[in-house]
Amino acid sequence: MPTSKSAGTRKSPQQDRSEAMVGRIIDAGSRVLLTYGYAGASTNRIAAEAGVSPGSLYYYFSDKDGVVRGVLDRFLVLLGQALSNTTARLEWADRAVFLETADSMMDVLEENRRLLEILVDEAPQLVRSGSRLAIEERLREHMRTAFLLLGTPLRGAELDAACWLATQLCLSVPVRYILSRPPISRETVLNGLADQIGALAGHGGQGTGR
Amino acid sequence: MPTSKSAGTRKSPQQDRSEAMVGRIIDAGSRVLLTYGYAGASTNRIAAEAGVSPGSLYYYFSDKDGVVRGVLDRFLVLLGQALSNTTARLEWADRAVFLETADSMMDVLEENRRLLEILVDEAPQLVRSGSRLAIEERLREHMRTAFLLLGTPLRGAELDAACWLATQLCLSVPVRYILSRPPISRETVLNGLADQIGALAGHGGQGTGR
Amino acid sequence: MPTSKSAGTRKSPQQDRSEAMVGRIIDAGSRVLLTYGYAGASTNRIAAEAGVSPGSLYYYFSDKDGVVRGVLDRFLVLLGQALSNTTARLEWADRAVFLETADSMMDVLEENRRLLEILVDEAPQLVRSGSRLAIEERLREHMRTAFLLLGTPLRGAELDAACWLATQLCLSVPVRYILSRPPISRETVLNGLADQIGALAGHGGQGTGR
Amino acid sequence: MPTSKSAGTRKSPQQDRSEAMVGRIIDAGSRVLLTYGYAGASTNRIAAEAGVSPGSLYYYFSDKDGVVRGVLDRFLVLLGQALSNTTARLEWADRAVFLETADSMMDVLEENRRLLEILVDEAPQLVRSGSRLAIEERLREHMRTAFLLLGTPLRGAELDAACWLATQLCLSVPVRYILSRPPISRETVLNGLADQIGALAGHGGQGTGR
DNA sequence: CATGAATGAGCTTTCATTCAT
DNA sequence: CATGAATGAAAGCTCATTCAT
Repeated sequence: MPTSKSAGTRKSPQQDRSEAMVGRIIDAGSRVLLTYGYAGASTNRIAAEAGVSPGSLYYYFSDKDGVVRGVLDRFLVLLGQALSNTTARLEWADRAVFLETADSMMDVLEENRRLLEILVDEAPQLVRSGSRLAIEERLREHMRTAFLLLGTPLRGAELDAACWLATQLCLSVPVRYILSRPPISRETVLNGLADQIGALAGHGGQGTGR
Repeated sequence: MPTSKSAGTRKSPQQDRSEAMVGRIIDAGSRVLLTYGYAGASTNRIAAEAGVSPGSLYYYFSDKDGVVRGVLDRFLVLLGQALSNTTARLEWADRAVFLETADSMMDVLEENRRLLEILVDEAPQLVRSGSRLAIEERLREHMRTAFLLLGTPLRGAELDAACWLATQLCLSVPVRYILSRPPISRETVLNGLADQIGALAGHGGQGTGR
Repeated sequence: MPTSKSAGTRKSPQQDRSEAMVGRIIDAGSRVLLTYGYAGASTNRIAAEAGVSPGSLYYYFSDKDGVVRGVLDRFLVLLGQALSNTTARLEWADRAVFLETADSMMDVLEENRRLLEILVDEAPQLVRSGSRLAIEERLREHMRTAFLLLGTPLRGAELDAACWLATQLCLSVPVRYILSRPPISRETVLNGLADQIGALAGHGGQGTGR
Repeated sequence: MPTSKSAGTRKSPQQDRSEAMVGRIIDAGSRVLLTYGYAGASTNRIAAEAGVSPGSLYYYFSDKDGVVRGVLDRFLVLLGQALSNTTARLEWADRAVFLETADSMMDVLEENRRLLEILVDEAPQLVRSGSRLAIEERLREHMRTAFLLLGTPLRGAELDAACWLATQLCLSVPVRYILSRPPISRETVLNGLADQIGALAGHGGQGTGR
């Protein structure tokens, strides 16, 4: 099963050429977004940048936002990999592992800072797309596992709430940190984040929380 | 201090008629945004809805986003009032006061949920506007005062970091909560938020933190 | 009350300039239709021919077909005038008057033969538009009056049917005659038409019918 | 004589498979026309509906209108059959036979009303196609025979004119009747038509004319 | 101040058609 | 024969903005 692209892609590429085309268009989309911003990223511009006809663009993508979603998805895949690189989710309960994971997520964000800025600031309705929700979901599962391993006393709705909060934290704070560049060291922020999550898990928390 | 309109308004309204015009246009802008979304909110449409000519609209606002910023600003004023209603910032150190304040902020967000959604999701580059930054700044000052009153051991950069984090929390989490409507009670979220801030202030946190 | 254009016109021209614009665009529309046919009559082409911006065209007409309808309407007005030029409808019962009227309608059709061909053959969904139906209606009223004057024995549904048939005849046959140019003299066709109508009115028919 | 396809078909189907392909495409064309109208009937859509590649479509048909002409032709064949079902053309002079024939033509039109509407209203330049002219020609021959049998006194140009008129009547009126659904019974219209034709043949007409 | 006609660049999208495989 | 990816010209239409009145 080929990597299934989220909605917006018309053909699941059946041939190598097709996959290459999709790749070229997404590449071009990235470049055009970076250069001209979301509003300036016209389909003709993207097609031209990809060295492809407008018709071809529409052969592979349902519409303009389909392409942008393609760009976003590829970016989210990188983020997802940063999540997966630590051996297994259970190890999240270990503060060091959490810090390392969060740090590599920050790396990904930082490396794509300008793109992130454009996607978040100029095309945010897309940022809520399926892939993004999938990552959020995955992150929440990590959280739940970690919380339980940490021996959290929370249960049921309270545990849900804590996981939801922790997930929002882990998604919002790093993005905001990268985008607004406050005069604070990344280390400090990450430690604060770990503390926060520990606190959410319950005072007795060791591991991430302490 | 006269109601200072933020960037986007061409003249400070010196005459009643002007103020009335600005008000009508912003009203119309709100309605059009709610009805047609950001993309569908053309200046012509807004002008028509306001019963005003496009030319007049451009007399009072520098450009389309000027109007949208006007709508946003008026909304932020409401939020700011929710912040101010508790007598003084120092009282924030009191958990009950914090909860009450945060609750009334949530009320404001909830009452304008659809508008919030449109502004955040479809016109986000504006959300970084001056007024938004002003609120963020104000919130951070509240935080610093509260932290000190709570006897936080943090100082200097560490204090800055904690305040920044806490501010991001207080801004992101409620908005996300209102917009994504997770199956969690508002009370639980607010309590979690208070706990978080307490944790940020330092282990010994009492007041908000407990 | 200004000449109310049928659906498709956006503004009932309130100023002389506006009326002039509408006229220029319809003129240009006619010319472009004649030159390029319906399919080739792009809005940009029409606007350019009118020496006007595309935006202006859309300021006065709701869409492309609005312009074509404008062209059609102006043509139908000519046809309608041919109908009205005979003093009054009652005189239709006189065969000579009928022949003269039908002849002048044929003149109008012949003078605009190419335009007629394009409208009928390439944009017929428009030809069914309101103005066309209005003419049909008017023609049917003429018919009814003439039939009664001719002392037709028909009544009720039968009279309706005869009028409908006669109207279809008077509309289809001349148009078909002009467009397909059969090797038959116009006089012969008109006489046949008159005979037909006489026959429809009933055997006893004098006047138009004999 | 093999079923001769009119212009639009590239090869006369020599093999079953070819004939099947042509049939499938025309079927699909009908369905797509009915569903999306002429403007919405793109070749890609028709090919997809037929389960065939666009390339194949162009192998069997010269262009888009070739397919539509195919649809039209198949429809005209049905009409032609309605004409032929009465044993021989000479019998047309018999009013009952004429009425029966016209009635079955009306049936065919009614059964395909929506398709007729689309073909006549949206793709009319095609209605002048060869097959249509062929039917018209055939009908005129029927008329001439019938007129002579009816003992018409007309000769030469006058006879031609009467036949032409009668043919236009028989083609326009039923189509208009079906499409505009006037509140008149079909029987009344058919009788009127027969009367008309009788009148055209000359007062002495018996048979159809009485 | 207020108007509203006029602009025109530029956008997204379609679709008949072709041709290498 | 059949495919389907690729094309690219062009179409209809919008809309922020201006300026003569």
